[in-house]
Amino acid sequence: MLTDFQQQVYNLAAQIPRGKVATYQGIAQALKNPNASRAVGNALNKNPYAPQVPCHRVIKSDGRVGGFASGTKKKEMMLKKEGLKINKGKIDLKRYGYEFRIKK
DNA sequence: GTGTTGACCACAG
DNA sequence: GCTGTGGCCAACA
Repeated sequence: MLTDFQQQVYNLAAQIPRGKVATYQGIAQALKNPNASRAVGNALNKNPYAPQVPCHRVIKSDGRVGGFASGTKKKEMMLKKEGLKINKGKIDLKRYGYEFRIKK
């Protein structure tokens, strides 16, 4: 059984289109908790929806991948395969930064 | 209910 | 550029 908060996180993460990336903060904002970036990461870390939820498309606000259960290196590689371009371990949020639908 | 941990963020030095 | 500190939130023991 999962909590609502986590469900929201997974739901939003699953909406990230291929070739784009979202930040923990962005998800937190979508959840109306702009400072809950930590909680968002916590939720994705458990990630029971592993293959469904592209947690590798969720990164830190710095553009870094942040963390990954299988290793950040793998995450970067996956993103590269998705068509993204990583610059020295960083991702161009200006290009691939996906914005969630804040407000309805 | 309290304390610790965590895939974070921002600021100060 | 890096480290330290404070803050935020949620999950877990």
